[in-house]
This record gives sequence, structure tokens and C-alpha cells, in this order.
Amino acid sequence: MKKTSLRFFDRNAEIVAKDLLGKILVHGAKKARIVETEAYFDAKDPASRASKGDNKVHRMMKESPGKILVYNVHMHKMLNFVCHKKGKANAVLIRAVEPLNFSGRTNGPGLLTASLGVKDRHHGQNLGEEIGVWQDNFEKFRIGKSNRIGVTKDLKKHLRFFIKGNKFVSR
DNA sequence: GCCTCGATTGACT
DNA sequence: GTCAATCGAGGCA
Repeated sequence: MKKTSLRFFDRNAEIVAKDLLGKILVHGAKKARIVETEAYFDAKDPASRASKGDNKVHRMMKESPGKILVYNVHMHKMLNFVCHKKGKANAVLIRAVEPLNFSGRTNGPGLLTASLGVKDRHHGQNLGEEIGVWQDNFEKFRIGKSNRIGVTKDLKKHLRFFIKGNKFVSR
């Protein structure tokens, strides 16, 4: 199992979101496989908080690729990774993971952050500090895609990606 | 300071 | 299917 390079995130958010599936999210001793992601773009994306202009999320999305972005909505936290080609403000939201060496409910964006122990202080950290993403050669899987979930405004594109048939994918 | 809203979840009809 | 809990950030004064 090897660590993903920061260059991995230096690409289009849509590509990164797809490639992130099957990767291992590591926080301390906890490991979980990423099974569901969504891509978010800059001001052109009506579903993204970045479209509202200058705010916490937007500023972080413009930081260097591979940064961790933690966003709070209602009483839950979302885990995102900044990823973009130069100059863009894109990010990938981790919507669901599969616990590998611990138990807990992780079939939703707010649940996985609670189970993994993602905190506000992770906001702005680089991957590889407290939280990291590792590659592994897992069995093959089929990638499913659909419109994003839970957003009130959305683009027509399919920007949600998930591992087909995985039971930890959110509803 | 005060008001509104949301990349959610869980409980309930 | 509907709906309320609950809180940080943004807009406005």
C-alpha cells in the first residue's frame, strides 16, 4: 500500500473523484475504503458554496491541491479534498467510506466524519499529516454515477461517483 | 447583534 | 413520503 502523491489531486475534480474510489482513507489507526464521492467546482457550480464568492470554503478551494477542507452543515461535518488544475477552485466531497479495521456507521457524509473523528482542526491541513489517502490493489469494481444528492441546485452533469453494489454507499 | 439558510440525519405518518 | 433538530457563516444594520 502506498501513499498517493499530491500530484494526484492536481487534476480535474471530476477525474479525481472517480479515481478516489477504492482508495484507502487513513486517520490515525483507522482505515476506510472510499466508496462514494462527489465533485464540486468553482463559482460556475450552483451547488457549491464557492459560488457564493469569498468564504471559508472558497478560500480553501483555491489553496494548493491535496489540502483537507472541512465544512459544517447543520450539525454535521463534511470531508473534502482540494483538487484542481492551477487557478481553479475545485474540490471532491467524500460521501461514504467502508470501515476496514474499525466499526461504525459511515454510509453518509456526516456519519463518516463522526466515525473517523474528523474535526474542525483538520481544515487546512495537507493530506499526509493527520489524515492521508493510500492506494491499494483491491478487487475490480464497477463505477456507477448519478446526479449529486442533497443539493438544492445542481448542474445537469453527473458528478457523483460510487462503487456499484457496495452496501456502504449512502441512500 | 439578528435573521436566514444549508454538500444532513433520524424519527415519524 | 414529511419534518424538526441545531449551528457556523454570510448578509445586513
